[in-house]
Amino acid sequence: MKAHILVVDDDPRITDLLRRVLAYEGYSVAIAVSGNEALNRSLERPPDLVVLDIMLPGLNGLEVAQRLRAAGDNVPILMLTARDAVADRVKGLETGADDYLVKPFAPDELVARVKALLRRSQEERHEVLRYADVELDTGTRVAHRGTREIELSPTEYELLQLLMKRPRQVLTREIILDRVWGMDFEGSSNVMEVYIGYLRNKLEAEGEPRLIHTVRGVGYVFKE
Amino acid sequence: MKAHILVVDDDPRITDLLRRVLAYEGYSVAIAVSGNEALNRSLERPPDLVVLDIMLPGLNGLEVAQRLRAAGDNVPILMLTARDAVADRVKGLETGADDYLVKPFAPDELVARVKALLRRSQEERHEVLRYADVELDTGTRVAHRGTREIELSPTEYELLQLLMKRPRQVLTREIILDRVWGMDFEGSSNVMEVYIGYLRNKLEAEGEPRLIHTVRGVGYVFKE
DNA sequence: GTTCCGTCTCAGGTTGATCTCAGTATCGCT
DNA sequence: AGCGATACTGAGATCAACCTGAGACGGAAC
Repeated sequence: MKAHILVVDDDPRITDLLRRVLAYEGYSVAIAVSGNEALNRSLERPPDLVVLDIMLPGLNGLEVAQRLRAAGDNVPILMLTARDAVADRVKGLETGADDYLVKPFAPDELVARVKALLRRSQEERHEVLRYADVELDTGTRVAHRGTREIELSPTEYELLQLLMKRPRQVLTREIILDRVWGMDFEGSSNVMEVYIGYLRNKLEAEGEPRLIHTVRGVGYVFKE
Repeated sequence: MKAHILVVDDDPRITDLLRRVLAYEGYSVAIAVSGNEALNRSLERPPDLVVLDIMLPGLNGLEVAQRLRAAGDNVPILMLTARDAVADRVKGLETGADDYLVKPFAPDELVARVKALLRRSQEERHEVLRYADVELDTGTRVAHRGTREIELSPTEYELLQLLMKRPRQVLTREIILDRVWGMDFEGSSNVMEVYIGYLRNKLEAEGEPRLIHTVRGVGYVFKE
């Protein structure tokens, strides 16, 4: 649903500004203040885009970009560079950044670039999630169980994608509600249960074994 | 065959610099010092890329870009903007520029961007898109369904081309609005729906099966 | 000027996704 | 086994998304 953006900078003025601006645009935002923290957060919750300052304590921005790419991550990266550090910009683009912005920048411009990058990556990044005999193609948004094709509504798709991105791992109800419905509290609704039901119906329509398992009092897991 | 680049700027220092640098890289270079001259030269010899200053006597850069796009020309445009004219940059990207560079810039950087843009656009030219019993010739801009010839207005063409370039893949409304109409927000217009309707009418005029499918809440797909 | 064409807006109708609710089933515990 | 808490299910109401036809508007061609 809403894209997740990781902002990496050690200047609190920048991170505060970006958190506000990006949250206002409807993105969910994570902050890291060092290169190492950035890599960790990126593992915890893989972002859809990274805003990365070049000047960082410890591991610098170029190195972070390199590590991400080396690990096979092709998340779009927007680099922030100091004014006049032209050589850096060029190097940044070569190292795997997808765009850069010169500090100081106008929030409007950052937002425009972020949107453009997300659009581009959304177009190019069609991956196929697989587990057991289930496939989910993020390009066509169609699922398969064995050879059977399964059409999904937007919400069903979001939910299945979330579960399949972390197979064998239990996702709590709080996390699911937040990621799929953007609710940050557990209110008195049972939408999630209803949609789990929809997915189970579709995935087990021909009597196949259950893949979405309930973990009572906690959440759900996708596993055999 | 070396690419032809049109440089539009009224500052002789800039045009001289660019002529030298680009010629050194093996491009053929034309110069225009006003918006009107740019449009004329563009007719005389259609360039493979335009480097366009925003501040121009007479017709300004944004207007030139708009005219080119309105005439159906999708030549890549690299905008030059004065430092700090942030609003212009944003507007530039919205108006149909493909990239921009802030003055003053390093020649190396300009060359890098020019190369990137040319590479991108080269992948996109003169071909015949085919899917199922539909053909779209990007040279003549005419479509066929089976043996029936279908004429398309400029907007219809853009839309169909976008869909046919990625058959079976779901294109989000956001992406479509951006690529075809240059809107970077989802406003309260339903042009896109109207044009989807036009295309469907033309493609299914003789009762053929539907190829443009709606993906509710997401966008559209071109598939059987 | 008139006509034509392409584009876009608007309003009304239709469909399909989403959510709520109430009743039922299941689980884990004593 | 029996109980309370938790999860599932089916049916239907609600609401947003989408489609369509008619027409306004502007620019280009005649």
